[in-house]
Amino acid sequence: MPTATLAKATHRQIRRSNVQLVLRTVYESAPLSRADVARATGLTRTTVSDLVEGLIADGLVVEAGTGPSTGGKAPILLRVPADARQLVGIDVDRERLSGAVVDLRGEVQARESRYLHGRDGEAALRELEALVLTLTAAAERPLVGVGIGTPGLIEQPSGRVRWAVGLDWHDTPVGERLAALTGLPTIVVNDSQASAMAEWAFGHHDTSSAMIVVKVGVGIGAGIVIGGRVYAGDDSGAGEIGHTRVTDEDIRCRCGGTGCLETVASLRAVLQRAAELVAADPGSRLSGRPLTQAVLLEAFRADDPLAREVVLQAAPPLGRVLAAMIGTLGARDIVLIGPMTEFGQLWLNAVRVEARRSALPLLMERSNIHFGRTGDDAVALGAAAILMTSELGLALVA
Amino acid sequence: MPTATLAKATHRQIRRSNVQLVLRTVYESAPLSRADVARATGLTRTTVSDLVEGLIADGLVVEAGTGPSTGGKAPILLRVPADARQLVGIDVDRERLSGAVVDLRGEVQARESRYLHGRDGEAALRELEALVLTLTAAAERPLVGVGIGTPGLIEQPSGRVRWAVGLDWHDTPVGERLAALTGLPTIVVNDSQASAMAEWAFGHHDTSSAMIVVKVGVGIGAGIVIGGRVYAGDDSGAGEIGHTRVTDEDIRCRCGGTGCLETVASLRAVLQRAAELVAADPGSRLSGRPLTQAVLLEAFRADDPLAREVVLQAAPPLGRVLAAMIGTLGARDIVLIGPMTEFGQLWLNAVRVEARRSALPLLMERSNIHFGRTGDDAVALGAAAILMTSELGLALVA
DNA sequence: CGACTTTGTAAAGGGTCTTGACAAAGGGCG
DNA sequence: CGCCCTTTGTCAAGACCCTTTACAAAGTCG
Repeated sequence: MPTATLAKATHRQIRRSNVQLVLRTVYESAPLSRADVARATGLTRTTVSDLVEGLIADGLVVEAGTGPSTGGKAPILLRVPADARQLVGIDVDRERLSGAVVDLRGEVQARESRYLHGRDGEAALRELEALVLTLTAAAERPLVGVGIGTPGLIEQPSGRVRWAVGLDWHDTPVGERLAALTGLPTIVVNDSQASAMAEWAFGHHDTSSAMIVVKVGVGIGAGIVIGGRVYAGDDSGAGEIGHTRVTDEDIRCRCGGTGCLETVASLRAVLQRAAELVAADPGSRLSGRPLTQAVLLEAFRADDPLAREVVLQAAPPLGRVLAAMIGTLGARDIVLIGPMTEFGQLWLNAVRVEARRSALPLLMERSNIHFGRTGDDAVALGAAAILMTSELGLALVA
Repeated sequence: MPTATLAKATHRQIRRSNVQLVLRTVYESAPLSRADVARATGLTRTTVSDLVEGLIADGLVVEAGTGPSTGGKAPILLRVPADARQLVGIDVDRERLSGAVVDLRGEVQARESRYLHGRDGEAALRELEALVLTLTAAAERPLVGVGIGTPGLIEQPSGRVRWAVGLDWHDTPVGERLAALTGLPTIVVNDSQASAMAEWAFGHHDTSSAMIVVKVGVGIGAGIVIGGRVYAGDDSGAGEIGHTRVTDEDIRCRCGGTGCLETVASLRAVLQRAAELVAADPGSRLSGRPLTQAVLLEAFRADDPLAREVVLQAAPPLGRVLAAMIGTLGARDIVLIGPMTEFGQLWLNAVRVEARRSALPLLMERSNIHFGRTGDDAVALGAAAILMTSELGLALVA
């Protein structure tokens, strides 16, 4: 029988909810007065005063001078100091663990990283623990907690990594281990989800609708943000689009299947295909040197026909899968990130064209496929943003 | 800047939330005592007594004898009478409007329908109004409201139909019109969403995870239920998968595009393709008579090679799109409904096989593609179920 | 300067859940 | 059967939190 457990409602929850509401209002619209907050939230001035008192005691809100009078007593302006709290966000990559201490506006206060040098399993987890300890020690303000973005499928809310192939983590209790180590609230999320949240929070996109963030690099994965929250799906399985079959050609994929999106649209696929063509055509300007993305990119920008063909051939399958996602989710905003985006407008246009002819025109009209606007820290920042939403009820915004 | 409006929390909301919690507990687990409810919800016996008093006054809960003692005073058992309320659910189809009065368990108490005979636009809306009036008059218990399932994109929560091509509704205020007519709470939802909700509520599937219900008939559309609620997406655009491009063949679609899923996997496509092949092969047993689904189905069941080929050719593209949906949403449960399901296990297996090799093995392992288990009233019942969730906070269950 | 407006706070009030107590109603055992 | 124990359901008092009402403080405007 269908059941959905609902918790009882209690006074404490009213209070917590309203505290969060006030905090969020001040955070998002500062500076503003208690009376402003009351008007914005519908709460009474009395209640707002009471709630603000508590927030001031916690240091999450401060009084910052007075504003101009509008015909009466001048308002006392409130704001949330960016350094009222700090958060630790970490990007777990197969090569490197990179983390940061950030403030409540996502400004990086400290940075630290460690190379894994091939270590995986327990050794990698130990390295992660060491990095977390370093960063929590580096924090100069009370910490909200620790947010980890890692590849793999993750069990929520425990933060147990069910499977992360490159790290050789199988049913590894990353969340529990780190929480026990630091005693702080800890969340572990998929790196695609963290990237998606980073775009939502810092990308200055339209945040009113569902957003799909697709990372196209060595692999291809997506994160989905709906209403400011990451949609993870059952067992964090949402967004696993890299192994959607898109072609009947018999191209083997590392997942065991054939014809996966990754085998034709990823950076790995593009480089491989380019290498094949170069081998078949010794006269190419690309001959002779090892074919890295930098080399291919240079040729692509220099109008090299082979580079052009290879890169632009990789675009349509991606466009088609994006169209399927738009149809499935009814989303408006698609954000592309990852190394492949370096191929720029030409590649993007090829993706767009195929997407446009691959979905219901009525849906595509209002859709937007464009590049992301966050940088290298995206995963760490996104993990911190997710943590902030879950702990403080604040949607971290730039 | 990202904002997500949150309402203030107040005493009334606590009350409403807890009333719903108690009602739901009794509804789902009846018969049980006030003390049982207290244990199940975490509320105190005192509070439960108080809340139950109100529910009894409303007729939503009744005392039904006493249960066995477990060493103390015998408990007074509570339950929700199925006929405490009734709901009107209506299936708006291009051919026919069919509606029903159902009780709180989804049992049909009265049925009524009207053929449209080609009427559309305002005339169709008038017919719908007449049907709603007939059904509300037929109700013998207090009505919760009216739920409408209709094709088209629908604006929420107004219930304005932005576009329903077969009915020639453009920006038609169906919800407002019916609400004004009856004075009852009224919801208008997409028919795919209603079907999906019906499967969730009455299909006896696993309801713990996300469920995707795909209707394959003349057209192809999907509804998504997550956590007992329909996910509509921006502008109800979620589940519009019929016009996802799946083939490079230049098959024109009524949507204006080419190679849409509908052009190869729908019932319309199958019949058309069969007709073409029959025309090219006058010796076929299918020659001579008009090619309806019934005719094709008979041939298919009789192992006719042409029928087999045509039907089974239509399966793989659907399987591939299902795989893309599973990857996007991380869903476990896919339910297939609609006329094409009459082609049975052979067709289903062909769909499954292609889906399996078209998504990440790890995702497909736990996925389940199977047939729906609801009947002709699915849309009307589903619309009623959605209404019940939104009005009473009850997840209608069989 | 005085009337009016706006802000922020204080005291009283009201709704809702919880605590503590108890009567009612049953079983178990001498 | 009678007593004690358990369980149920209810009542009264209390605690929590928002709202109402009132008011002092601090500003503008004429």
